[in-house]
Amino acid sequence: MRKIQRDFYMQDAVNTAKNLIGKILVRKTKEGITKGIIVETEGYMGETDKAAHSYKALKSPRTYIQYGEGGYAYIYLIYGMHYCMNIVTNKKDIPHAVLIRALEPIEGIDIMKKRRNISNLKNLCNGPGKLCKAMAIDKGCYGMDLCGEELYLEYPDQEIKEKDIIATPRINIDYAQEAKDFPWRFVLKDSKYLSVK
DNA sequence: CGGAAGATTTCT
DNA sequence: GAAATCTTCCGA
Repeated sequence: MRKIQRDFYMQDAVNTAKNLIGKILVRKTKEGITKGIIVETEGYMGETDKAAHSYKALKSPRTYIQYGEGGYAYIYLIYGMHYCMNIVTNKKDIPHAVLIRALEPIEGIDIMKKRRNISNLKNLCNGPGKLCKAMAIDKGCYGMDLCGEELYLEYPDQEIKEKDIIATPRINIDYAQEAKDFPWRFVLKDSKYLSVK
């Protein structure tokens, strides 16, 4: 299995979001290894995107990592109770990021079920907060190098076909005005593991 | 320094 | 449909 290299992340967030569909997210912890196929992503285009945390070049301790080069993990706490995982993309000083919204679990499923305290496979990773809990991703993973060993992505045995990737408007960003209609969410066609809505 | 809102999940 | 719950941002 081939690990995805740094240059994969060095382009804009929308293209990377599309390319990430069908790739495999790998997370290693003391408890064991967990893997999932990425079936849903959203691209956030930094300074030109009203829905992005980094809109208008807004720098803060939270968004700081987005200003580095691509291939790092951007983790943040939302609504005081859930973590979301993003992958930073593009070159230094361009704060693009891709939100991972849903996974199809393929390895370490017992570990994920235990962490989530449920048994229904479809509900294990079908949402940003859910998949983070299932894969033990929290603020300790903030800024982690995705070319490292604990948290990284790899290519699947079979590449996803272009026609099986669907673009749709993004989710839960009604506050972003005109940006909320941009088709920057990508999903794997007919996947049973998408976040609903 | 205080208030308000959020890239969500879960239960009623 | 609403609560849970806390970090971050913005205005005073």
